[in-house]
Amino acid sequence: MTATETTPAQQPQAPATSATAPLFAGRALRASGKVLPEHARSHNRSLVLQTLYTQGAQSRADVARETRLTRVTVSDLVAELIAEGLVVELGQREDARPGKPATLIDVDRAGFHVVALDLSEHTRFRGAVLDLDGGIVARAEVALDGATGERAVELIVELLDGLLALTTARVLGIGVGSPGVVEPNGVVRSAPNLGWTDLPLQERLTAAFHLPVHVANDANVAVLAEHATAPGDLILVKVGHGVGAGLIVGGRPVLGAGSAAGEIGHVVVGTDGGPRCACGKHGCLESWLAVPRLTAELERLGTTDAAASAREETLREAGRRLGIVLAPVVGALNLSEVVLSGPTELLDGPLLEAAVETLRNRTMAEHHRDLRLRMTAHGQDIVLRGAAVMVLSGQLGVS
Amino acid sequence: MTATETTPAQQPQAPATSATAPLFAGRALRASGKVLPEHARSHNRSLVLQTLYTQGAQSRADVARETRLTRVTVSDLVAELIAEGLVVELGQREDARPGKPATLIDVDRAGFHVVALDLSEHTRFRGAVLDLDGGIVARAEVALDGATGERAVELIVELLDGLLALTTARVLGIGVGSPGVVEPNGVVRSAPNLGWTDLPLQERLTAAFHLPVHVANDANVAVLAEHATAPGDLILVKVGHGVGAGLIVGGRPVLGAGSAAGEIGHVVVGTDGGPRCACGKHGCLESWLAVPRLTAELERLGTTDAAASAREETLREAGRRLGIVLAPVVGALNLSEVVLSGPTELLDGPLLEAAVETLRNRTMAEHHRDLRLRMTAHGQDIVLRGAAVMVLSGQLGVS
DNA sequence: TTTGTTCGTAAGGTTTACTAACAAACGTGA
DNA sequence: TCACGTTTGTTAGTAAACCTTACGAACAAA
Repeated sequence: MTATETTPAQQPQAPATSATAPLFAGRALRASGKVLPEHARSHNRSLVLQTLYTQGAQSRADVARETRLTRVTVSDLVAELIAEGLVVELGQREDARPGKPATLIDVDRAGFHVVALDLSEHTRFRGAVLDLDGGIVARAEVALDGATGERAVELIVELLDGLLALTTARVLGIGVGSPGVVEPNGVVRSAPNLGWTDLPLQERLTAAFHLPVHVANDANVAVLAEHATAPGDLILVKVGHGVGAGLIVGGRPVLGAGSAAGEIGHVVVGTDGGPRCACGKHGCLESWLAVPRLTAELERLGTTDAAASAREETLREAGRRLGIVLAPVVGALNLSEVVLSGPTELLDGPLLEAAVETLRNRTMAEHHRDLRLRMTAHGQDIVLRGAAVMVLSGQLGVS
Repeated sequence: MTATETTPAQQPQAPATSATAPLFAGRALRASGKVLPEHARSHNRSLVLQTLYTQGAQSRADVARETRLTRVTVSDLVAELIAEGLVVELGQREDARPGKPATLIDVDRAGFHVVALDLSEHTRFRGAVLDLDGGIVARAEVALDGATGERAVELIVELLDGLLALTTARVLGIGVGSPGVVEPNGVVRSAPNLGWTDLPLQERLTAAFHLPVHVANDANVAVLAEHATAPGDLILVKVGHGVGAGLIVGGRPVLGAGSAAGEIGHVVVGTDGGPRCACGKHGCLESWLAVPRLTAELERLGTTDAAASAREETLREAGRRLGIVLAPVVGALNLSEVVLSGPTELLDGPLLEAAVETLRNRTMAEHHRDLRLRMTAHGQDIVLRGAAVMVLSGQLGVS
């Protein structure tokens, strides 16, 4: 031990300290409550459902192999699920194999509908009936006409009445993507555009329709749709009248200490000022990137060929600003995927290209080789799809 | 339904789409493997240990009330823990209460030591023996003298030999905070300063000492210490020769897609250039904030009274740059706590003040009313403490 | 001394998922 | 054609886990 200097007791400048009380008194070791065998069963029940849902029709033995549960246990769980009507038998497997022919089972995909609402647009509330695979069965919408407060809630109830009338199967639940800050219990703490403050929307709708209701912020809902089709940590940036984001970190949605995660619209970009924002600050992300600002700017420049490069530069600049704000987030969380949602004609082109370039130039390339920045594949329906995922996850998945 | 427009089938521009394959085929519903009753028991076992650890000596009945398990179950679990030597009986409770006097039990705090290493300094490896409460029992260190690669590993082994000789109780495990990118399995993928690439440090040390070994990035380890004393989501920024960060989101450490979460040292700050960084870019956070750069700048300005305001401005500017980088992260994650670790004489003063101010000016105040930015209370020992937490959590906690 | 309280343990029951064994149903090959 | 192997799904029994119920021990207060 030539190079080692041990200082067991005597060391003047850095004495050995002894804590009197437990130093790590916080939640270093996370206590998440007791677990009973019945909780284990409900977990395994969900596991079977998930396997069927994601992998499609298959035999009990297939599920057993996939989940590593035994055939006996799977049979038992499936019997329970069939009794509840969540799973159905589809008859015998067609293909010719040795051994007893398998009885195919699957989630009763035709037996359930989900109702989803997107409250994030400024002029209307959109809604849809979806099947369990995320396919949109029917749509409905209602014009806002400036309605706020209680009148807006009434419109939601009317819209849901109409949608529920369009369902042709049992309704698994109602999912709502709302603007503003929404607490985990479905209370809209603050949605300025709708004039809502501490509105218990989930409770209200549950009381009105006697169905499971899930309410969350629109961007936080949208990221669920994206995560459902592309697993892995990601941030979804939703560009509309405002700019919001939803994050999945460690496989879980991020809510934040004040349920305000993803509220990046009013983060200031760069150190060179910028347009004045409605919030009073200069150079907020929204003041660069929000749709009204971009369309107004493009309109100002005109549609002539001569102004084409100026229009493109406007979009590139917005993209650069987005990249500047995202760089610290992508770096700190080591995200592998950034997804944009909003008007394709504005976002998908120079704006997206500039954002990628900026993001790469401002982070350490070595750590983000496989970083992808792309448009969502869900288009305008991303919030509706995400709301459906939220209901599916809440009603069928591991809570 | 006056204002509601339902469009069940006919809607030209936005037809009802029907997904052919399960749309949500990803991991929307997270499948985390089957759960057996024995897993439930090990969970409850940890729950009892956690309760004892955080709340101190108490009776079995106290633990039962706290955990909501029955006295019978707690007795059973405690018997198992006593047999394993993790828990000890301390005799009867002193105070006078009606009923049968309680037998106090507690984690065997005097019976275990943890060995921790901090490899993040440039000139030396530091190590310590800690008791279960995080108190430092003994210290040791070894000078690096420019050692890299295999020689650096040898120094670690020598240091651990010395530390293990100083332990006077059973050793629960070894925790190591290493610079660079460390994968979850304890492989150091890249640590340029030490010349390490894909070094299986955890495996090497386990083989050498036959003890549980946990290895993680130094900043990611440090944030564990902070989280242990202050629950809630937080980011810890560690300022030293470089700048790194560790994050706790949703109560869990963030690792990132490439295990490189927290690597914010080379994120570019602002839109006005900045000092040239070793990585080639201009205006990286490190080029503003790293200790060598700050001390060099302060030295250049001199120690005269006349230069006092210039020195302060240097620190304020560094603080502002930190605030600029943190604003999008704090906004996106809605963090309530930012903690700084590093030389107090540099960080705790104008730098920290400027960072708070900048952070507040660049985010939406409404969402961050209770945002706190402060120095760590762990001082220089934060990585050692965090490494101990990592071992405690891994060996005693819910995995 | 009596009464009520609290602690820890013992006994028995329920739930859970496991292993072992088996019948049914099918292809394969002699 | 028929024995054989394979696969499926079920039945029966076992081990583990936590529960409820009950009880003796030990104490304070009346």
